[in-house]
Amino acid sequence: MDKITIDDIARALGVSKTTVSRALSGKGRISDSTKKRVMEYAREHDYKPNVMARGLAQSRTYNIAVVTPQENSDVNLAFFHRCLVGIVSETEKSGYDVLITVERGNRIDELERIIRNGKADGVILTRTFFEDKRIDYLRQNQVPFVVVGSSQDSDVIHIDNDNSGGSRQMTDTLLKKGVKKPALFGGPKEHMVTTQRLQGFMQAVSDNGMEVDDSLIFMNTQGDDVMPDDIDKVLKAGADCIFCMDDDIADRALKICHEKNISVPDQLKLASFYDAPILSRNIPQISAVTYDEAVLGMKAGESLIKIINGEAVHDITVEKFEVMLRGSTF
Amino acid sequence: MDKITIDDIARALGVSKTTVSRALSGKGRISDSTKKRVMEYAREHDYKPNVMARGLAQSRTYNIAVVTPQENSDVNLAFFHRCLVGIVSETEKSGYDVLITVERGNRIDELERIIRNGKADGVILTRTFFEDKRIDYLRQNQVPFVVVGSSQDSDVIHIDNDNSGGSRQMTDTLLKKGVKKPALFGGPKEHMVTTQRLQGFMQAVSDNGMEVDDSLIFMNTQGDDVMPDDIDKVLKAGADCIFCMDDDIADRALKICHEKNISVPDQLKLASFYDAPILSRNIPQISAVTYDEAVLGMKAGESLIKIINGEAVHDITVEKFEVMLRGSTF
DNA sequence: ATGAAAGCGCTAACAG
DNA sequence: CTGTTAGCGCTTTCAT
Repeated sequence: MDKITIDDIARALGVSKTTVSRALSGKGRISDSTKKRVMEYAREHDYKPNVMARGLAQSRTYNIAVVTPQENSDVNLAFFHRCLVGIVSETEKSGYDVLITVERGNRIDELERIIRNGKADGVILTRTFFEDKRIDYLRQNQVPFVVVGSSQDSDVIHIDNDNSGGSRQMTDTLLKKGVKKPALFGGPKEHMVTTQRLQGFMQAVSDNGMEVDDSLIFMNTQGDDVMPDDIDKVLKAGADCIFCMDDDIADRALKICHEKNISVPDQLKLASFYDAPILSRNIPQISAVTYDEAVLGMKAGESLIKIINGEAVHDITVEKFEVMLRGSTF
Repeated sequence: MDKITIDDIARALGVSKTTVSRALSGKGRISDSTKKRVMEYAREHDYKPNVMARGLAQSRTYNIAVVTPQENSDVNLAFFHRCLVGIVSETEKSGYDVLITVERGNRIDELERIIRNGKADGVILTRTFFEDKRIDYLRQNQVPFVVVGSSQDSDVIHIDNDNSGGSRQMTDTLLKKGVKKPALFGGPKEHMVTTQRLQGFMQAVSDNGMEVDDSLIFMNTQGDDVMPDDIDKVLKAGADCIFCMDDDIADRALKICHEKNISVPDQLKLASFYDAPILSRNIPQISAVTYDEAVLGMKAGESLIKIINGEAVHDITVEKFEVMLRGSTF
């Protein structure tokens, strides 16, 4: 495990460092023969470039930074972790490693340290605040970055799930399977996802030639105290299915139904626009739209590296989701 | 945001690079006056050292690598994330950043890349395999590392929760609160934690002048199919409380009790030796021992940096836990 | 197509 | 106590 350097190779092969460097990096013209020789020698002797040296020379770190929230719900954790796995697997292909930093509120300290210290070439943000200081900072300092998920900022690169598409398809599927009068339990109005999921829902309803009863649309239900009352209203109005915007809302709705002795799915069906392990652990299991966050992470990593390399990129909506029909909607 | 270098400072102050370097690093003797001047100038001009350059010069990266499992249960995710937060907050104090890599089975590829590429000065492992190749690799290559949690390997540095202490105290508390005949639902026998929790349980029982009925101790209950039968046996034997070794087991036990219409805690109390959000979401909420994994992470980070700096360290058991008594044991 | 030489920014002997 | 001088290992003009 004696570290062999570019110089060793040069000497061993009787060429110059420059030649070796060129052969290895593929930049500049060299004869195929010497290139082959170099490559082979490098492989045989298991040559690994010294990242620090390369970094110093090209002022690159071959690291990207990913910011994770400090406090996190189970759902977000799972989301983040799957994303991370995608990011790592994609970026390591290009020789990049992932530096993790913990966000502490809407502040830029951690990020600033990493950037100013030159420890990363780009940043992936996985959750953004309303007026995100980090975005401002990154933009001002021309640091390459992408955002996973949606945010208000329109002129940053977003990599997101097809939230409206998934919600639309879930809604559509259930309407076609016989749901006559749907209700909707929504999330935080200020979140983009909420808007997107609402859109998808509305779209599906109108696609099926139906109309939505406004009184059956409840927003900001995450953590409110009135869900039990809302469910009563829903039933009284004759609705037969509640679409919940996320797993947490769906989980709570099911618990309340249990308490009220409302039979799911017989009296009322229940579906979630976002899946999570708790949903399939319930009795009955709750139908939900499943997204593949690893893909999200991969795309994010790919885009970021392109930006770092000066290529142009644009927003990506990952059109990969699956409508999982389970016991709660049979 | 023009990067200012050590050279700029030197020139501006009419001293040599070396002097500046010394003033900044605190190594070597310099007059307090020049040191002050340098420090002040550096602060005023917001000087940040170039990590690549420093790294190249001292062959240090000021990064540590943390390995996260690719597949992960909710529990492990939460554990890992809280640990990570601790690690980051501790190591950044010493100017270290955290590189994350994803483990894919008992392989060393990812780790090897990072180490061979010289991208990290040390490693924190958060889950170990039975005969862990990564441990072998790290040891062979003399890479500083610590393990969070317990493993079979005895001659590596472990940073772990006080699993036996927590279990002992939970058991003791409940015995003192009136539990007459405890049962135990254990986890995987090959895990160190299982042994440790068992020890704690046994200890508390004997501390209270009681004896354990062997027929009330069930091991390897994680994911078996016979838990319903076991619960019947427990009740028939007249036990009044089941101690579950982890959250998953406890959660399942509660669900089975529901199905069997066994009232918790009236007919049977239920407690877990390891806490997780699902436990307090249940009805009734399940009593459990809560550990502070952030502290675990902090200690791990601290120890690792000591090792990197050539200091001697030893295993640490973090004696911080809390017995959370909830509805399931009232 | 290849080589020589000059850095990238910092640290670390070795002198003074 | 401070400055001089070499590097660390790699990339990159600029020659040849």
